[in-house]
Amino acid sequence: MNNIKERFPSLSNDFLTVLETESNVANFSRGEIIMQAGSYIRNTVLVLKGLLKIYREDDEGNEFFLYYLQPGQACAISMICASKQEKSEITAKVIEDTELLTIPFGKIEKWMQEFPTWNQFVLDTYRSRFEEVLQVVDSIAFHSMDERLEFYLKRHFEQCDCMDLEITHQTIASELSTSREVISRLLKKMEQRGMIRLHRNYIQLLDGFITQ
Amino acid sequence: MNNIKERFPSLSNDFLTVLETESNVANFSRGEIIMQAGSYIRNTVLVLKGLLKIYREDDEGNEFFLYYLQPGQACAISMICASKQEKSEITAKVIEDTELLTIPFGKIEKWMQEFPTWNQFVLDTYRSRFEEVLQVVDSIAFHSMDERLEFYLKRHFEQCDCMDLEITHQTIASELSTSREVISRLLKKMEQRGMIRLHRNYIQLLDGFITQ
DNA sequence: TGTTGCAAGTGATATTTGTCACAACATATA
DNA sequence: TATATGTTGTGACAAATATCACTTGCAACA
Repeated sequence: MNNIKERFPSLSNDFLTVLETESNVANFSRGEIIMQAGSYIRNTVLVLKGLLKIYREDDEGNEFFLYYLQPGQACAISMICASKQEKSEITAKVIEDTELLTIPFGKIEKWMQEFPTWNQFVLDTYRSRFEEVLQVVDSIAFHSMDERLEFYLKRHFEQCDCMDLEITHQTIASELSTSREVISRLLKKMEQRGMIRLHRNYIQLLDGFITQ
Repeated sequence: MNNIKERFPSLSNDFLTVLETESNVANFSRGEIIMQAGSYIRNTVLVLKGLLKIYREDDEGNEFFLYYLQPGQACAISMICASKQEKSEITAKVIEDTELLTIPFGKIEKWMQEFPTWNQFVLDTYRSRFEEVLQVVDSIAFHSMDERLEFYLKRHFEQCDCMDLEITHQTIASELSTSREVISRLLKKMEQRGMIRLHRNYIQLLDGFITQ
């Protein structure tokens, strides 16, 4: 409960009491998949601890990266799907061991009418994710792969707030929906420009990478 | 007022009374631009009559098509921008002479707490547009230009619910963020496959175009 | 130490998409 | 009818991206 309050400071005390009794805590470890594209979503999740990555998935199982989900955040898409009782077309992967609060279908709407702070939280969630997805649209609609790769790396480095990003070229390639060779070559160019240094299984951020 | 009620049947009568007194009606004719990327949005719009197209715009003025806005619908992105008092990065163009209801900034949230039907309407707007934008992401992330073009045409023919689509290759090209020549060639191929017939300034839908 | 399994580097080549130049055609208007 | 303007068709070529085949290198571990 203290944990919940800490992570979601905008929510009122009376709502937190209700939330605590009517939601469940679930734990997942690195590598697990929480929502699988194609399955029905019956719950919405709030993140208490850890880190998730949200993907859009197509019929062939390709996974296109949309955004990170951090503690204190909720998955907008799972809210939408849950409210419509529709099949999910997204996948959520656990990046760091994660503790989730799962909210059963139907509660979201009911609580919105009863608790203004929850109402505001849901709206903010929709809004911020909508904006983030629009930025993703910008990146694919208006930019070529080298710029998209920079945008991708920027988001990842910002997220981990560190100088080393543990990821393979193959993973980057599938999350940007291109091939490994293309990513390897573009990364090589970035290394030559002094933006990053390449290693096995991780990429090191150099000062040359202007994050503005 | 009768018009409003007709177009937005889900909204309660008491809310419609408030809406009528506190919003303004505005008329626009074909070709006009209602929201320009880069300018601040102070109003949210509900569509009473006509037809709008919503675009995402980049710094160079390229316009990437996101979705249509019909009578009975509201612009989700303008709601988001208005609520954050942020610059818009979208453009709205009038396709058919349009009558809009403009709602001043600040009212949206206030009314959400007072009127459940309005609350529901705003949520539904966010949800359906979010989903539509995710489909757009799918189309650019997972598909090549010929498939994207089919998806684009499908949406346009569904919208007008007719067999003739009045549009130039150049317009299609910029709305898909590619070049006119590419579109002309792909359209030619679709014509050869018996899906469409090409004319000056319009494209004719044939039965070969399976809209499923 | 040697083997194995990934990850990454790289050349060659195919395909897709973008760009340029210009011709052909339709439509409106003088 | 002649002219101007915008739309479409098309060849040639450039650039970006995709695919294939193979090498190199790193790291775990038998």
